[in-house]
Amino acid sequence: MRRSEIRDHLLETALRLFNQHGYHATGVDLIIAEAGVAKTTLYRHFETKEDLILAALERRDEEDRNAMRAFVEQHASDLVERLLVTFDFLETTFRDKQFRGCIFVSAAGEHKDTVNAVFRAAVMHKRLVIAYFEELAHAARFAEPKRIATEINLLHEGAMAVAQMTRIAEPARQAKRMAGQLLAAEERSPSAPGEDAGRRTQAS
Amino acid sequence: MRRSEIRDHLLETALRLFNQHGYHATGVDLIIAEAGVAKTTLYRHFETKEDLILAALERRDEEDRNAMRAFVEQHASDLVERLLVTFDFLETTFRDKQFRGCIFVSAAGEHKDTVNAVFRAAVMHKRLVIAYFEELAHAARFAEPKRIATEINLLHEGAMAVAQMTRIAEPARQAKRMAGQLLAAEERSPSAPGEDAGRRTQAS
DNA sequence: GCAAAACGATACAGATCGGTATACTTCTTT
DNA sequence: AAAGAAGTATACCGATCTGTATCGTTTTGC
Repeated sequence: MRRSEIRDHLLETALRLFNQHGYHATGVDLIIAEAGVAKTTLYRHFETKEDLILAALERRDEEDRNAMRAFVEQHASDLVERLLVTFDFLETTFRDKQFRGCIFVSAAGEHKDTVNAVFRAAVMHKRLVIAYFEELAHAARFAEPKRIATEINLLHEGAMAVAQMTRIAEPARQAKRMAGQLLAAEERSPSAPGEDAGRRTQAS
Repeated sequence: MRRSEIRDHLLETALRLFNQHGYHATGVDLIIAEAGVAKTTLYRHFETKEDLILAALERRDEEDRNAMRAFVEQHASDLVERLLVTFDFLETTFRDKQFRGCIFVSAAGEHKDTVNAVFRAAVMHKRLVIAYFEELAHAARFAEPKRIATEINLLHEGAMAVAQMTRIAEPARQAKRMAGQLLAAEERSPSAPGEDAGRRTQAS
């Protein structure tokens, strides 16, 4: 393994173990054993365990949001559908046998103090996800994209919490149906000519 | 303090600390220090720390569901409103300065294995909450009370997850508005004469 | 090719973990 | 009032925690 790969390998190993057992329950001894590196190596790349957690969350934050963007682009139909397709992405994450709940919610749940760096990193991820939803809602010409974004986010969070307990993918589909029904009643400004060609007719 | 009160006092102290710091981060030494009892006393009442966690969750499960039932009874208007009033109850819990997220979700997040006793206790709580929602949905004569119950629950979970991060009460109101909009579109069987007198007219 | 940096392996420090043992005191019950 | 149960206080157990020190080996960059 090349030197530059070790840091990535450590982050991936740590993320897998944090997801599997949680943050406090995952000791650095287990991480280095699973990663196959010496303890000195870990502490050369990360000052403390908290630094490792923060780096892991940052990495996963980018991965997750990039994956969702890519999924939406690939499955994009009309602009309203894009918001609903995010629930299909959610469903794919639930179908992963390794899914054990949102790692950012778990991170905030194990580091409950609002001034804690891990808690703030989790909050930052959620803010960026909501910003993406707002971007989609704005593109779909909803009258109140900020409100729409937080509603979609609330449904995402609900689906993840339910799926964490039940370990089934159905909550993603249920949340999608609920979102579809709510969005159908929302006001949208008229689309410009040639844009948003395939959108469904809204009862406005 | 009378003998019989010690167990209750221990459970209350443990619940407070679990809510404040999480389960793994709360050691038994801290619990006994805060409760002001000797270690021997704790281990006379509970065989292990896990037993203490399980007893604390059971206690909180009953407390929470009884409190919700009482709140709904007290604020009951018509039968549909009862489902929406559960979100007002949720809002009161969010307004508590000590709110740091649902302790059952946190418990499941720190004990992610589905065969773990703590995980199962958390799941059991959620099942009982959903059963209560179904009871309300059935009384309100919704055509599909089971589906309605899981939808209400998904909105509750979403609101709790968002409130855990933002530490504001608004998600409860937002979830209530979403629930109201969804329920307004649901089919209900006609009410028997004299029953459900104050219900709003539905567009059925 | 050589110096510097990074690596692995191991041992260890100091704190904390859950849980037990012991000895003495206080309460409760009959 | 006596006895047994339950309380306090303290010391301790072995395991595990995060993090550091040491030292010999390998890899990298110039």
